[in-house]
Amino acid sequence: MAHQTGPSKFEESRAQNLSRLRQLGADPYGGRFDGAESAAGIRESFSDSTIGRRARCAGRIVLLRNIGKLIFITLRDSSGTIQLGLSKKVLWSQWDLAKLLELGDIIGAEGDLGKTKTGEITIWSDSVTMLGKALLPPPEKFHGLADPDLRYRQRYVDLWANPEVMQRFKTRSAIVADIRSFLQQRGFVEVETPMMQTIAGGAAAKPFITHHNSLDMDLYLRIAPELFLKRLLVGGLEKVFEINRNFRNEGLSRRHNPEFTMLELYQSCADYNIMMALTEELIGSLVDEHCQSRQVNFGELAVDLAGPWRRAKYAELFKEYTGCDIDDVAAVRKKAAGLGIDESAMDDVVVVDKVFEASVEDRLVKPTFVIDYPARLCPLTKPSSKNPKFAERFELYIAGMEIANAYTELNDPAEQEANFRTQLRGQTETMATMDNDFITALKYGMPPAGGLGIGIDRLIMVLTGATSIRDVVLFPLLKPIPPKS
RNA sequence: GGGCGAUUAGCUCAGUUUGGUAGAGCAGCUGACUCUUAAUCAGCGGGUCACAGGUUCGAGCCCUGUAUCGCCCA
Repeated sequence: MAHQTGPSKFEESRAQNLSRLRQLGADPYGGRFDGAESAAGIRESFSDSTIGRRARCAGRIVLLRNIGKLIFITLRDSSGTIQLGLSKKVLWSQWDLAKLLELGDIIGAEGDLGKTKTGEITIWSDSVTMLGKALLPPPEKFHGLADPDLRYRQRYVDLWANPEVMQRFKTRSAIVADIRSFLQQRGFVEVETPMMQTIAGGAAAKPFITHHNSLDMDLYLRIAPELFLKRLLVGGLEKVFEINRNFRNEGLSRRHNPEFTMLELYQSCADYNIMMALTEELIGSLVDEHCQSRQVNFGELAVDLAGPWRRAKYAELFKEYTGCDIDDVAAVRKKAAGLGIDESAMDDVVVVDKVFEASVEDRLVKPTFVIDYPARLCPLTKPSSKNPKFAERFELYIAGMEIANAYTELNDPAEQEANFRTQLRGQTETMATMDNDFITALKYGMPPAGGLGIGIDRLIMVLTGATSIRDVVLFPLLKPIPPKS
């Protein structure tokens, strides 16, 4: 692992070229450069009839071949690459500058569009503009930047050194835009609720604590926006959503980044069945738009996203994968012990959930709606009217990962208050913290509603085939490099 | 938090088995070249082998610890 910003020997040579550029009267750091077309656009629009037209583009030099009095440059912008041909004969007035161009430099160029003898679409440049001098050498041109540590720490290099990285983040942006559009078309209103909260509620997770100086008060970074979005249902917003960051003070893993992006939406007078249909329609439309087919690859897994997706009861899946009946306490506890779970200090239902996590979740590769959770695990969910032991909740699993979580929202303030007071033994995090103002809100009357949360990062993982969350988060949290003594 | 693995030139990697003067490609420097496309050809330079200790006549290699990253588990 090299964590230097660059050895001086490379910088010396490039710094000399920088001052040579200035001696030639060129500004190494350029300025406004209007009218650039995208590299991909130039290539796509190319035809025999456009040969000879003017073309103008800007980007980074990623390959450079100096043949003597002819220089070929492969220029990369966010869309792709285009070749520049710099001929001494054509570019005679800027030839001294052309010879100073180096890998990594950002330049603009303009010239006649054409083809080389070997058929490569090329801008035969008669004008070159320095836009951003590179003082550090780029990574190896064939292998790119491969060290995962360096790729995450220096994403600004990764993005142009590894084009598939650029593509993945552009896809992420397009997917999030499509989600917004999908919801807005259905009448959902986008809102933003507090990231800093005095009570970290709405989920079972450990929060980050921060401090407000002038109020001399600790605040929590939110673990979920849920309780605020439901206040908005009380306020009369009937369809509401938020796409924003949540923060959970937990370990890091392939599937966990301490800050992650969550979609939460709430729809008045709906229930979890409506949320299930909405989820399948939304994700299905995203798959159709952004994946080659409904069959996607996820690491070693081939995942079939074709609908309709399986819907299976929690208790049935539990039986299917553990062989135990969910109500057979002795058998479940034995199973837990066999899995290395220290179940002695846990409530029965917590043991069940631990065993479920350990035995079932990984196995749910094809999209599966796990429905009807034990009610005691779901303090914010309305119990089933048919059997109050179960809550009207589902989680959607794809590729062994929890992608979505939804329920019919509990809107009975007395029941909600009682749930806040019930703390289960053996749960590492508080499942629900008492929030008196939220109870007050419910007492004013909240319509029944369906609520849905989708983990955007994990969804992007599935849709782009990234097996690590760090490949879909631009700047994942990394430990700082200790200073060298 | 635990286990395993990785860390060698700016980048990508050999070298570790069996301890004996630090290697290649790309990048860089010098030169040649007007149709290359990982350009090619000739020559040259480039290292605190992650860090700190230990064993040894001698350590990139063996041992211990630390750091960061990766994979698996919790």
